Amino acid sequence: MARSPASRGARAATLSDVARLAGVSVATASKALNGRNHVHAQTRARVLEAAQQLSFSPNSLARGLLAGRSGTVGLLTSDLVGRFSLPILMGAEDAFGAGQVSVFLCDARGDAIRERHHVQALVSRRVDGLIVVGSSTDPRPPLVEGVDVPVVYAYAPSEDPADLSIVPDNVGAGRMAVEHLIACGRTRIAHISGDRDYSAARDRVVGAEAALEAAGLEPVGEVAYGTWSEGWGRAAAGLVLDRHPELDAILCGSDQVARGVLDTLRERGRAVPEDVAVMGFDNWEVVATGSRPGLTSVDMNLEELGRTAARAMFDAIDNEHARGVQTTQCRVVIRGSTAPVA
Amino acid sequence: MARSPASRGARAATLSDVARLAGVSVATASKALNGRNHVHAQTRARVLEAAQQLSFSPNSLARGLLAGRSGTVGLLTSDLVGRFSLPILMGAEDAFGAGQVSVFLCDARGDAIRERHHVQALVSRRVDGLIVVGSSTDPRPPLVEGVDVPVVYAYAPSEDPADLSIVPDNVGAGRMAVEHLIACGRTRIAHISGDRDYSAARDRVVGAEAALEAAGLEPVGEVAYGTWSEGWGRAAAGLVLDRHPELDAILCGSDQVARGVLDTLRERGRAVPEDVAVMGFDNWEVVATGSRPGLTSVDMNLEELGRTAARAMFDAIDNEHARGVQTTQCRVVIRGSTAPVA
DNA sequence: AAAGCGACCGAAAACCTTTTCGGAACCTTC
DNA sequence: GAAGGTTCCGAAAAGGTTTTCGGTCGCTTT
Repeated sequence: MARSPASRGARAATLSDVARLAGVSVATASKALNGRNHVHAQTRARVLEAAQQLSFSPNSLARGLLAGRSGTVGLLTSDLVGRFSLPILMGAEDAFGAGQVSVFLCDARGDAIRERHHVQALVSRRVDGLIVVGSSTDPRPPLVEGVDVPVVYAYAPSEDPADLSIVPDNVGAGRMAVEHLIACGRTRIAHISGDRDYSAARDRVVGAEAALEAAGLEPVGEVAYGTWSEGWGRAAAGLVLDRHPELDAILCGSDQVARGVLDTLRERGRAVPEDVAVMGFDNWEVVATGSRPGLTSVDMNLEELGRTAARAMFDAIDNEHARGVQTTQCRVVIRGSTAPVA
Repeated sequence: MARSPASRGARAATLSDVARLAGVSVATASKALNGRNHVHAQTRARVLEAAQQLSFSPNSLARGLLAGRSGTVGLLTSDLVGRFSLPILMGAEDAFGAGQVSVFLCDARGDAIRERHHVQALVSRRVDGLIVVGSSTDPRPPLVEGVDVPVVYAYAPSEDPADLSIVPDNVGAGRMAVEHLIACGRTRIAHISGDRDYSAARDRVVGAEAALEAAGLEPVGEVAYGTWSEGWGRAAAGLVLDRHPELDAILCGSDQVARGVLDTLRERGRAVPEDVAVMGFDNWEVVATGSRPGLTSVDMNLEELGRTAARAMFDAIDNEHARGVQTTQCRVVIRGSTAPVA
């Protein structure tokens, strides 16, 4: 590591050092550096020069101690490895990082003990707020400890309706998907979903069925619940095609399921999108673009969700804050697997 | 948000509050809470009771100010969205989180300006160390600013050999892959790599060719460089099969490329693994397990890399620290796409 | 020339914890 | 009863910054 030439090993330059070098008091140095008035222009220049020379960097710990706020927030995920946390985290980091706020990242690994430990550490560090990111959209118990800072729950809502939670609009996503298929002229739409235990799967089904009903259409067969895997998509597509060969679209619970469905369709010689249109959810870039044809998918806008959570956090820090569950919009990303009927 | 019942709105309990409630001085309260001796057992109990009652949480800012170290480290990624940063970050967070260290996460989005800004902020927060995570294994310029804390570069090494860098052993990975194929009895091994501009691709090729030579085997055709995509895998597999129909194994530059190769092999009626064995790199779980058959792959052990970087950071914080580029081991994960010849 | 006023600067307190060192209280022993 | 030792507790300083308030200096006005 390269040590800065200015600092001779031991400790970083302090405001006193700057003041001494500039020949003023610490008070004046502070005012000069922070752009407060009542400082002569020439004096200010001397201070800035001295600070530059010592590569002075104000100690945020001392500043935070005095101000009573640290300028930091905690981001507590329960499952970082899952791919849903990451974009949320990016959005939040984006919104905070643009300001003066730094982000503590903690991953609880789905362990409640670990979570408590992390919360305790964050409280001790006097974070100004806390964003709790869940690993699925199913509700989770609120943080129990005496947390004295604003908390925003993202992705997974808190079970306590008095808390503020930001979640993706899965019902709306299901609706948008079906509306897109209908707009493509499809009328015989089957639905191969994911794991029934996930509210995300059920909510998307609710939205899809509502859109079908609104259009006066009947679903083709029952919704097939299974797992979130490609294997399930392959197997389920076989079953559905056997029973309902007349279908002209398959809505899939996730992009992975859709990949499996595409596999089976190709094996059976059903052309996509001419014969059958296919859609997925999540818009998982690498999965959706790697398939043949590219997969139309509903993007859950998770990065926007993260930004929204961060903004809600800002609001909660100074003003009094909102409560309840808020949803964020999704959007359809059209690729080759859906197209208007000829 | 639920406010703790103990804190009546305004500010968190301080050590003075605890001391007052326990009827002792702050000095004694501090000693009691930190388990120092020279405190009567009964007095200690009174203090602990008081702290509990006020849900006291020591102010890490004040503690850090006094101790001269904050107990935090910065994790600076250049591309969080890429899937390589995440496991490294998890490993590091794991290693740090187990101790008393909290982690600041910053994403520079590949922007040098943004990176400087984040470094400045981290220095101001008096982090005890810094891990810089790159987005590819190609060397990157070192942090220029007068950073007065230990820096460890992970994944992407620093261009300055005086810095400490931890990178995955791509050469070893290539070697291990070919050794596995040879152990399966394959002798006519083709190599479809990824983007030639990435040192990861070139290093893997180096290792693979070394292993072939060590076994007295000739490569089948030239190494095919292209992109890291499924599409490239599909196309390249077609070309290679046309020219070298005798091959009995294809080593692929990444799991995504391997997925494409598998596609083409199936279309051409070549059985995997009986006829042709296929391997990838990265062991990207969802890609490698979703394919038919499951994809044998070389895991780069990125989480371990993150942990190693964190440990190196610890060493650098107290002792004087190491320099140069260190590599971490990879490992072969065997699935259905490779098997001994019958 | 005295008074008044504005512009600029500095001393000191505050934030909260840890550590050092001196002092008080109590007990033992001669 | 005094000397000495042990055990426990408290005063105070340190760490770096910001803010408040009082003070100094020079200039203007009458």
